[in-house]
Amino acid sequence: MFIVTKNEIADILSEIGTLLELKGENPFKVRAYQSGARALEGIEEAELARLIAEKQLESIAGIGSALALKIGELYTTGRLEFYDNLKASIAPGLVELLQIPGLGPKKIRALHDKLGIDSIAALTEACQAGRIAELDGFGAKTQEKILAGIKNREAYGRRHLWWDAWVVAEPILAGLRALPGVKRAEAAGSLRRGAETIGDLDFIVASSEVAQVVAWFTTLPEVKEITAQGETKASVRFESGLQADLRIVPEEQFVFALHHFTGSKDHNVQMRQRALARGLSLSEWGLVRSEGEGTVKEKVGVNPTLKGKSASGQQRAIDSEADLFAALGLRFIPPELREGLGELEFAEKSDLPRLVEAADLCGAFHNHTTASDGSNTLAEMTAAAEALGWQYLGIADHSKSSVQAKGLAEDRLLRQIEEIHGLNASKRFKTHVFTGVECDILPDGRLDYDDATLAKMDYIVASIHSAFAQDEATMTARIIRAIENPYTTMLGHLTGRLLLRREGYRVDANKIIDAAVTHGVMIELNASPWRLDMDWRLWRKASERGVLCSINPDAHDTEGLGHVRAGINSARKSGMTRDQVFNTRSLDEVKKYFEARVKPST
DNA sequence: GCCGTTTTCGGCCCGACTGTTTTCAGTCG
Repeated sequence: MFIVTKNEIADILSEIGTLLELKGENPFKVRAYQSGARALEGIEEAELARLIAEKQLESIAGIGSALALKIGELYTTGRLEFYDNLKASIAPGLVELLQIPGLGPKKIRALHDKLGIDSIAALTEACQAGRIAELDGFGAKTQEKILAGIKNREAYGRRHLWWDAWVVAEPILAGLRALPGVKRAEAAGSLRRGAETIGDLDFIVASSEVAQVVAWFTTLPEVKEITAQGETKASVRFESGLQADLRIVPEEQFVFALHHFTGSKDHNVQMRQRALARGLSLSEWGLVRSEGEGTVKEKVGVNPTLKGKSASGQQRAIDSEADLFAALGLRFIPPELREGLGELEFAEKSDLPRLVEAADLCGAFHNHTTASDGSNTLAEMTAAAEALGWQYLGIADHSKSSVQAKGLAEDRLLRQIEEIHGLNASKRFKTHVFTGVECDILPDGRLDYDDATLAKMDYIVASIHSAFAQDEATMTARIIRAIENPYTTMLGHLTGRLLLRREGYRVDANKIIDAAVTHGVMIELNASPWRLDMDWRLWRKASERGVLCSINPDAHDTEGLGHVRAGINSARKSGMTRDQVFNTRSLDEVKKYFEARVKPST
């Protein structure tokens, strides 16, 4: 029996790191706990059990004897004395103070030791009484900043959907590129990595006209506040609370800065370690030789003025990220894969697979019309799909049980099928329309129509829209029953999560992936920017096991079809290739697939 | 606390910016 799960142990290790930081412990010890937590997250639950049983925990990079003992204690007893004692020694309110911008462990400790502050409430009071400004190392500005930080904590701490951030970032990027003197400009950070949510925007610009670029950036109409402005960088905050950082570098440093600020942090740590192992040192400034003490650092293919000066003379100039990776013996790693999840090992051994691209998509299957809760008609949706160059469009309106979404009863569904057949026959559009339905999975796992009705459709997307509160075992069994239904073509949004708004319902994803493999049912990657469900972290294993992915926009209007772009991000993060995505197939291939599948032998 | 084909001790990424200082500490990324 599991007393404590792997993720719970990882969370505790990470929390220990934070607590040690607040105690003023050695920062490297702090980092050791945090990287130990990440290392644990990267292994399987069963693998952890085996390693503990065989006392092999220390074989994991980042886990040494001390962490192995603590993990073992947590796993077998469910408790950790060290953690309990540590927690008891620190005022619980101090942790939340870390969320306030400008407050780090040192300042928090000073506030606690000198003024007894142990909560945001106490800190607010002290600021208002003017007591913070009087402290050594603090001043009026700090006090003001803390108060503003507390007031705006909600908005400042908020993350943003990738899509929302992209809509803001894209025109800024275009504007930066159009400025005179700007040689190159890119958005970096989690936006470039295609993460499902974004903390803030990062722009990297190669230019010698620093002042002009900074002036343009800080006077954008949507800027509410300039939070920093210096020789090489500026930070602003928009009305929405979204923050954007701009960094301006000389052209020869652009690649290094872009790579550095694209991250992720874990990826960068691994890249630096790899550089060090090769006698090089990598930073946002360049790749330099580090041949031990006493030697003069020598630039490696960075600065044109130093080119050819290297002792070996074999270094090439680095002016693309591909060159940078090559200098460390790696193939180019697409930004989406840079999460520190083994991509370096992969890029060292073999060609990384060509990841799926938006241009590979020939259509999509989960789309709504005015027949249920969409806001565009069948013809309007088809015209939009044609404008995207899609060979086909799948219409999947809601089924009858989704009353709130005007779900289609059998007669309306049959009329819609007729309408679609008529539209196809009319040759009005080049895009072929498939007849589908987003069929509710009822609380007991049955589908929302009888077999005779289901048999009339080209395909079925089976989704959960009710009884979200079922426990994990019930929910998992319910979904598996739907997967076992021979009419089910693909499973819709696995967890029903709404990013930043609602947690998904609890399911055992591994069991569902198993069932999908067994029954040859596809799983949807719902590309709606606030869903991105099934999560990319689960997709790598699912794809390896042969589960076909359908990247579905879940469009409720013509613009929603474009959301496949967000789904492509997640697919690429999981390492998905074109072959693993169903809707990269041609119209003929899809027709054949449906014909072979849609009529179960009776 | 982790790690090691130069190391079992002494490293561990480090520079920009801010606000406090009057030469620098703390935070941030």
